[in-house]
Amino acid sequence: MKIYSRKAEIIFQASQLFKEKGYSAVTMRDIAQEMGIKAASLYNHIKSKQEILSVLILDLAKDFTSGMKNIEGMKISPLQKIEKLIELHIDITVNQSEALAALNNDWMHLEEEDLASFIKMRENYEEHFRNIIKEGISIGQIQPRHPEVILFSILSTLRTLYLWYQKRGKLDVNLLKRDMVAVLLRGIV
Amino acid sequence: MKIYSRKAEIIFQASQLFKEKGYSAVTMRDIAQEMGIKAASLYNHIKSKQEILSVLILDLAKDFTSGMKNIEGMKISPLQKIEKLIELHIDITVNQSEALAALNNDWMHLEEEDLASFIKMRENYEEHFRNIIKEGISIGQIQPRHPEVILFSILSTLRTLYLWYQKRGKLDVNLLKRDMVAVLLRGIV
DNA sequence: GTCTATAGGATGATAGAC
DNA sequence: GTCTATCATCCTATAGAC
Repeated sequence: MKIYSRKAEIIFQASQLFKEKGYSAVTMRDIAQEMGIKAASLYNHIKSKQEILSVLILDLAKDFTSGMKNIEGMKISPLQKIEKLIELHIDITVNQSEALAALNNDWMHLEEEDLASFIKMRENYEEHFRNIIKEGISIGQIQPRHPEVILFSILSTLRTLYLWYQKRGKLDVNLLKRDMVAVLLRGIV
Repeated sequence: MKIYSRKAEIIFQASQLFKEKGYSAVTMRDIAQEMGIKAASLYNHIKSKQEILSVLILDLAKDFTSGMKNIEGMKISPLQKIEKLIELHIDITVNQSEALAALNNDWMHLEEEDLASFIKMRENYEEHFRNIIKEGISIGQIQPRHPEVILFSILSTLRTLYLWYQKRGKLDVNLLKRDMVAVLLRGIV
């Protein structure tokens, strides 16, 4: 990834550390060391440690929100929408796995309006996903299981994909999409 | 849950806080406040903050290890073993969701031998799970997809079940087992 | 844009009284 | 078994020199 500003570089380095140890266990000194400067110098580019977390999580949450809006507007079946959503998650995992780790594990360390804003976006995302599943069930395209179990099962796999993709990084993305869609939608039996 | 010693009570209260904010963000003063005592008093019962994390994670890891060993010894098909494993995870989620959160999110904060011991147990568990999947594929009981994708898909759902079960806690455990097995094994289509 | 110096407070843990 | 007092260290962040 090309980094255009010193601020972006700091946020990128911080995200790598957050992914490894979590937001609370990473200090400004850790981040500074990764940048090759002193901790105090970071504050010429960012306002606070909190700001790093905010940018990482909220920017990514907006990507998911706009991705969902985009897919919902398509003239395709519920099942095809779910396929598109799986692909959306895989693309984001491949390109932004560090930010994804922060979004998954450190969102509770956001403060005030940022926290409220994130929770709202997440609830909204899940609500739209749930509705697509329900519609699929109602037209007989999806098995009549508890919609919540289906939603959770798919989302939990997609949300933690970043943990796994780094280890098996060699796997081709298109192959991954195909097999992941197959396993999540058609099962393994 | 009945708590038999002051030490166990401390570990239990700590686990609740770790689940909410993560190990690094929880202070000894936080734990003490939950117990209604001062931080210094905790040290009459435990050696260190690290000890709490060790007990939580390693005890639970041993439960998974012995559960796997137990299931592997059964004279049933690979698919039936996977069903048993899903049920094992659900039972542990229902009874020990706080320790499960620590195991999932804070294992990297273990130190020295504890960390090495945990990683070894986790690798061993995954290896056994992977072999069951491979055996199922080889006898044609499981679809011939990438075993790693199947393993990851099932495990990621089961590992994060604790995040979801608390919200939908009213759901009957046996109903959950039935629907979860169906969704994970037979898919949704 | 980076540095040194430091403020101001939190942190894990210990010592010793009760 | 709990307390108060405290240590030594670490933390985020600021001020001001270069």
